[in-house]
Amino acid sequence: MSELTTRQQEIVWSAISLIDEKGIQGLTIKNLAARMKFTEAAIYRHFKSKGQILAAIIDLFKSQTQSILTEKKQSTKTTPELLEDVLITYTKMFEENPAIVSVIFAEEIFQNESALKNSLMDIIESNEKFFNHIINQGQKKGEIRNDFDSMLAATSILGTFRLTVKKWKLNGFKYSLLNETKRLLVYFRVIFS
Amino acid sequence: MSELTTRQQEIVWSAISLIDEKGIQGLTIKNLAARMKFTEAAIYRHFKSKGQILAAIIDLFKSQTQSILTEKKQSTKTTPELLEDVLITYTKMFEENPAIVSVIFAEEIFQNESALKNSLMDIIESNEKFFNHIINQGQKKGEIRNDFDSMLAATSILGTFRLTVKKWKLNGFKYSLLNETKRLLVYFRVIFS
Amino acid sequence: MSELTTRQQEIVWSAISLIDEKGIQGLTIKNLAARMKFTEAAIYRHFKSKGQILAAIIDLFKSQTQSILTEKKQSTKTTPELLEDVLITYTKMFEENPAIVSVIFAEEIFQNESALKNSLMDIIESNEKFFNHIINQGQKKGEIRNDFDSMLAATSILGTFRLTVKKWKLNGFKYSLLNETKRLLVYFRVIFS
Amino acid sequence: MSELTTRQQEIVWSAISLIDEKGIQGLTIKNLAARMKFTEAAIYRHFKSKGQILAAIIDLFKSQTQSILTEKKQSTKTTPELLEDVLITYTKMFEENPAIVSVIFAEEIFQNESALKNSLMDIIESNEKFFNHIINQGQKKGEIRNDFDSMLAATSILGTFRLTVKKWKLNGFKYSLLNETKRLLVYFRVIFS
DNA sequence: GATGAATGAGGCTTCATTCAT
DNA sequence: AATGAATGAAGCCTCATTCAT
Repeated sequence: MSELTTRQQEIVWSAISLIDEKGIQGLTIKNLAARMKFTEAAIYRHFKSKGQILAAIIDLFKSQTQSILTEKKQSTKTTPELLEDVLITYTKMFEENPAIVSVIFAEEIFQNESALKNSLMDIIESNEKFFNHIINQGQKKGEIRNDFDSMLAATSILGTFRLTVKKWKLNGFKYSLLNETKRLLVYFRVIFS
Repeated sequence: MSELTTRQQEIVWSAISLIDEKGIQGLTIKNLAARMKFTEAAIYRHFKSKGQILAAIIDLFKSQTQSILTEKKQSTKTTPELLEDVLITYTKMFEENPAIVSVIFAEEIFQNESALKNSLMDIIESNEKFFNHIINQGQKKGEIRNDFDSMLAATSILGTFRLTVKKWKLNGFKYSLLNETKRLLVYFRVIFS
Repeated sequence: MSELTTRQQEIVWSAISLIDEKGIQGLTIKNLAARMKFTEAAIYRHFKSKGQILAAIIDLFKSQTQSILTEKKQSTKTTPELLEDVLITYTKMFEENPAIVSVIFAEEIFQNESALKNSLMDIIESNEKFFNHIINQGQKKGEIRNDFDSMLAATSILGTFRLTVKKWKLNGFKYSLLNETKRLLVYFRVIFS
Repeated sequence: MSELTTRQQEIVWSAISLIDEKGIQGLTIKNLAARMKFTEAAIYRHFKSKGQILAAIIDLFKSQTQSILTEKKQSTKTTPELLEDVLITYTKMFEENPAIVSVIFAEEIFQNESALKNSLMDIIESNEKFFNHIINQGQKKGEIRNDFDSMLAATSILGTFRLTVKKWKLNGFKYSLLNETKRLLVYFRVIFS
């Protein structure tokens, strides 16, 4: 939550790209220092420990998610438009910075540190709640069918989107994620109406 | 692919539970030996390297998946029943052995070793193809609506199931996964008809 | 000194070729067992310890040297002919079994075990004494010049021959050692007359 | 080739003395760290790997040899004097630092690492070429007899010197190497004139 | 004679971290 | 802010050897 210095931000992003490239096992202070082009000891000027770097990574994602959701919540769009809006926003974020994907959808990476695992769970929950909320609203407004549980639909949207993004990553970002997301949105529009 | 000795199987399952408990970083030869109650060196009588243990883990899941899918493929049930059958089978497998979940849905863990990552991708693909196949059949038989792409539906089923299972795990297996899966199946039955 | 069984001889020769190929560090029980196509434990049926295998290697060379020298000592040839005879005999031995070279001229290999180091020194000394003897005889008989110390000449012959053989080995046995030895003999014949 | 820091030099010399005392098998990171009175891990601040320590050892000898030969090459002495000068220089070097002997004449030690073995071969060759050169010059100037191949004489000088030094070492440096070298020089002076 | 399983010591190397400068 | 040197723990793995079968 606390503000990061420029240097700290650089370190956090280096850490993210390191995880992206080499997995969590590749995130070592040595690798990090090499990428930052300074000494291992210097890292400790900026973060008290490796754990705090991990925490900063999660924090970054948490606040990014929060700010996106907070903004969208105030929208006056119809349910399908709003769903579209959110998923496209995430999609663009991932396309701009694919390294994020390797961390944000990989709860297993943080198995060790339960505080971090909880934070990632919070992110999942925030998204689910948001989707639940808009689908529920849509059902009330009659914009989408109301013969199913909105919470299950929320899980379905998030789960499907996650797998779509993960496949994109596992395939080496070869194709456009935006296209996939759009196809997905068409699918949900059909399914939900 | 090769058959495992009893000892090798014990080691593989110890490794899985270790990953489950402490994450991939907790899977060390030292931890593994301690859990097996013998020496680190003894591990190497049974596996040539740590990498081969990881490979054996993946292999296990791959062949389990394959044998489930092969069996179900010969079923003569209706599409919704078949879908139900498969997901329930997986659910029971996870409930019997929750540790599996920590590995089978965690592609990031194997970022390093691309052969293993590919194997996990194969598992995803096998499942997707299977779901695609049965939905497609269902659409042809008129058992489920056919105004959407069956492949997207397959991704949706798998993605939703994965997230459901992962949430179950992140919540410490507190509640019954079987119940969740059943609710999910009801949801899909509604959605698809 | 003790007689070796057939199996023991096989092991000794495998050990020699292992040292030849990979250096003393390559002589491990595991490697040895692999080469013999049986188990590590099986080695211990035939030798009580690795040290005894090394001892057997040295013993082999020692007795080979001794038997060659003993035989030649009874010769009635002239000094130059006798010198020629001995060096050619060694040369043929090395050409038939180049692996020997890697061990017999490499005292450093046995730095650890001083008993073995002493044995190798004995081999050097036996040869030197033999050469000293025949040169001395030759000088007395007037077959070779007598204005130098025969012991120094002996060291010179042995040292020059050793380096010649070692160069042959370091060059990968590419050329004929026999030719080199013959050129050497011509050189000594000129020098000594 | 690159310059060594003071610490690196200390480590290199510790390594040489370790090989001298216990053979190549005694050169372990643990032993080296103990001798340096610091941690094993600390070694890795100064050398990236054990291999680089070995390489530094060879490099040291290579450049020492080169600088000796380069200096002597510019001498205007007569052939016998020059030969004497070089061998005495080497002798003093060995007497000052007997540990060198255990490494510089022990090509077998580096059987594994062919780059290092080649470097040692280069040292042999440099010396041989140098001896060949001065003998050849001597023969042209009429300072030494010219009825033999100068290259064979070079091998003979080097081989004899090597064996003399090695015997000195095998005998535990009990006697004066300088005396032996001087006797050798007398021998060669007689032989070559 | 030979195997399979195991051990304890030790191999090289990397880890996160600290501290004096 | 940053470096260089160091540490102790731990990483993976191989060593020679033993023992029950």
